Amino acid sequence: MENIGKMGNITTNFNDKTIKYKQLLEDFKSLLKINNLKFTIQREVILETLYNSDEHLTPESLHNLIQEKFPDLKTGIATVYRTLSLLEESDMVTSLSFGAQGKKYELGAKHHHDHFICKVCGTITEFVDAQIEERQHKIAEELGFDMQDHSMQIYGICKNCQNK
Amino acid sequence: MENIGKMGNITTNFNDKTIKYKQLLEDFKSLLKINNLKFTIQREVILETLYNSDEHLTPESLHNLIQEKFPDLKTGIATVYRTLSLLEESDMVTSLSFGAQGKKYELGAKHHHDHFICKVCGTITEFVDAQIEERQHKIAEELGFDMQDHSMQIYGICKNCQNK
DNA sequence: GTCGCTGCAAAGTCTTTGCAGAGAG
DNA sequence: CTCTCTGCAAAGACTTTGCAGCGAC
Repeated sequence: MENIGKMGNITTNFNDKTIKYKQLLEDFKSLLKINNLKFTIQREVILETLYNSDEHLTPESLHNLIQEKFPDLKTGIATVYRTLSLLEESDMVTSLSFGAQGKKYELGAKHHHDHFICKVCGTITEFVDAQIEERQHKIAEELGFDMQDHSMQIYGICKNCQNK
Repeated sequence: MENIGKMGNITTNFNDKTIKYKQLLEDFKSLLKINNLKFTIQREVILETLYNSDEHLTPESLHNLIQEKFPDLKTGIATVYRTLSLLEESDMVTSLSFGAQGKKYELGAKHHHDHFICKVCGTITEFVDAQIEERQHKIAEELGFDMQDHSMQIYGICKNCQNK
């Protein structure tokens, strides 16, 4: 996938992964160990597939990807759901929902960004805006809050769907 | 699991409704007439209940509210779903999700609002920041996105809890 | 009176759960 | 070995749909 680069001072399409898979995997293993859970091939495959996808995946699309890439594993959809819940509880992935369609997941640790969500086609476009980031910190400061994290979604209709 | 609506300690910086109900109702009636649809008591009650709620409502909670307030009507949940879809298609309401399961609806004509959520005590403070609003519109414009709504949450620890 | 609307219940979707065998530690 | 995990299928939760009578216009 090509890097679109910069549009104004909005950065889109990050392809540089800020977190290496190996480290992510280690984090996952630690998490499992701490909670007395087991490291299984299915869990690894789910993490890896999430990592290698640049899209926000539904449980179903993730399951399909895994079946394509690891046809011998016969990973069940139930395991995908169970693992995604586990990862979400541990803040390793975040989920977004919107419109008529279901929930979509992404690795939270990859990089920080905000989302544009098209209510028609469900496409999620990522962006980062330095001004907004900065302003958020300022607001938190003004209100005396210790800001730890944030999540922002903008809902609307994407260029493509407007033309239909 | 953000039960945003169910917490009693919400601080809000604006309580004035920017759109009068009467006007909203007229808009709704026009919409119906244009599309050869009928204005029914159920549809009015749904609009009114949405208007009078300051929360994002799920179809179920909206249905419950209506049953409480208009017990004689026996409005069916199916009608609530159907009316919400109608209103959403017509851009009179928008649906969002704060991450918990289920879709939540609110009147789109009301104001935008952002949230600061304290991870310790669960207090939710709503705020609006003109700079962020403006910046969001600019970003949407640059990306060719028809922005309809947004939702932003900042997570952290509030002043009170920091002092403990 | 016509034709859309409504409530009900049944049918779809999407997600979770129970279970018995498989497998990690 | 022990105890968790997994796939499967069944159950649950949430939405949509079909239908026959009701009601807005």
